[in-house]
Amino acid sequence: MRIENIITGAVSRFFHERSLPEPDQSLIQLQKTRKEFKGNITLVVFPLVRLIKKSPPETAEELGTYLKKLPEIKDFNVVKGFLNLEVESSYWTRFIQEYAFNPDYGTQSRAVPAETVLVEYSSPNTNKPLHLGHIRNNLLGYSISRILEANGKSVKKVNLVNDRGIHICKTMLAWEKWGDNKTPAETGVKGDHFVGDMYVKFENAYRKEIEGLVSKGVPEDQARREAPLIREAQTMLKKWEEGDEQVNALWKMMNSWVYAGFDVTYEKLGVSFDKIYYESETYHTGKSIVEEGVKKSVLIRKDDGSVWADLTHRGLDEKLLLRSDGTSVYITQDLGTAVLRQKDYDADKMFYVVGNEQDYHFKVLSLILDELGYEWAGSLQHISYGMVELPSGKMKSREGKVVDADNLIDEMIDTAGTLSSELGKLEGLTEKEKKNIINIIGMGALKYFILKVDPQKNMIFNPEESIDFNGNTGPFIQYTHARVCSLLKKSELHGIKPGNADISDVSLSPKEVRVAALLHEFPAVLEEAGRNCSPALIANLIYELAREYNQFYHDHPVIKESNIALRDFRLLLTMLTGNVIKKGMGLLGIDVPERM
RNA sequence: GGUUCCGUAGCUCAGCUGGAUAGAGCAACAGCCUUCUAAGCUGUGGGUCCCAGGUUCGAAUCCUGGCGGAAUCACCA
Repeated sequence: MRIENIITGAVSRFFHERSLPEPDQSLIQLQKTRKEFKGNITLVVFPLVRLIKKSPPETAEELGTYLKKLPEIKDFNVVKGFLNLEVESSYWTRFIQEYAFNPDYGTQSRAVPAETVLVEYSSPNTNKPLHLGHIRNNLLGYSISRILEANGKSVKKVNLVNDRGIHICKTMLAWEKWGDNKTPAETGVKGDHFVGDMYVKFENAYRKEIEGLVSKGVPEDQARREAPLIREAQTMLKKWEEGDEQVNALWKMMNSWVYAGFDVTYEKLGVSFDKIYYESETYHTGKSIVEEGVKKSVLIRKDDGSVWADLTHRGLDEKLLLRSDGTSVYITQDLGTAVLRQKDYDADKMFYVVGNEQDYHFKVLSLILDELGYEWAGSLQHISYGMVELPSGKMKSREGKVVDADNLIDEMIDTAGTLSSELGKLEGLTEKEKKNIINIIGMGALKYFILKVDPQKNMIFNPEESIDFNGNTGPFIQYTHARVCSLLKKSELHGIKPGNADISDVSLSPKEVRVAALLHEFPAVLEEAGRNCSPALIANLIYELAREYNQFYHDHPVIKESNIALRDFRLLLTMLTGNVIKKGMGLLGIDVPERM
């Protein structure tokens, strides 16, 4: 039994035996003992004093005396209303022994039948390459999927590609006008960047047209609407919706370039999907759902032909679902996608990893689904995350103020390579092995940097200062793992096989206990990370573990320890630390090398 | 203007459903490699937890009101 449960149970018994009112579970508050005090687990007695009607120190003293009778409790001390408990070394050694050889320690095996959850993430537009903001989205989506799996869910990762609309037509038009019939293959430019360049060309030319009109005295918003280029793009969009063959062929060709580019970036990021949905396919479903809603009088068609959902009785406004010309808007497609997915997977929950700029959108989306009578409308959950900002403020693609995903990835790997050779860490390895490890380190630095931040918060990325490789970073944790591996390999060379000696009697140093206690926390943190959809919780725990382990490593010999039982315990502690680092980092989508 | 989110060290961030003297990393300075990987370890300095009230034995945490920042409220996506 876990120590928390042992203590909680004993506290209840304490009250029961004295015929006092038994405390509610929420009143028995356990927390980690702060470093400056002796002990491992602290019982906060303030909430209990009312039941026992004694002062906090008296209560703590009496409880301490009682709990000390437990075989798991070695000693206690009281500081004001805090009862600090020292857990017996044997509890920790038994715990370490039980899990040291289990690489899946902490994870839940999948229940039967497992709850099926859908996680949508990535959701790119096909008119420009991915940037730093998308990286956060992809890393969060992938990691959350892994975390939910580790909590026993059956997870389906899905992507929704925004492959239609006016912005796509802009790139097509630009290519027709200024693309010289070139392809990415001919120019050697990655497909998504190639198409993104076309988008920029369009926007620049369009802006010049607007400026020209404004200088002739046309009001700006009118100029925006009437510039010849935007007119042409709109004509093209209409042709596309009508199924014009030539436009369709161009659309398919340019999208295929983009997808080839995305695939490379996804591969580098190490993310993947079980299914990809395309808005060009799902918006039909969206439209017919809306038409049905009109028939059922859940939705309103106004005189000009536009269709609306009236959400005023829900405290929101009216929301447009179809334009007066019958074309669909963004939310229409999302309605269709949701219905299709529910049909495909019959999921218990549908998560959407989408930036917090769309908080309102998702509130409206599930309300409308509810209005339309889908009983699963409540199963949609928006996993909202904050924006990535530059020191100068928000990224703005129009001003070229973006951090390109591919560039950033390459730079991180370059830096990892330079650092590795400066430190002379990878000598004696083949080029292929070196490349692999450098790749793991560079990506680890990038991924950890982003995932360690609470998803809900906006975060700032400074390209000048770039990403560290020391301190609270991915490479620091990876390094700790490499150390662990090196140690275990050496012990094997010495013919040491831990697990045979009786380690139940070894007494542990405070540092050893602290490492063990962090390992002990892992399952609960994983569970909480799943509940909150927060990879950051795991990142924080793994970092703390690596830090404590490095301190332990610094002042405790392991292989060289002459006391066999103690040596074996330290090796088992090392093994479990390695397992948890590897498992935890894996949940963040980060690989750990065996040497670096 | 309405709504939502955020505000903690010079910088980037932790701080769980209220608990002890608010913690890490970076940056700065000073130490530790003949010994299991120095991408490590140790030490020093650095704080009005935006402000003001309230609830409580106890508030960075909860409530109210300000201030500051961001997002959103489109026949954009």
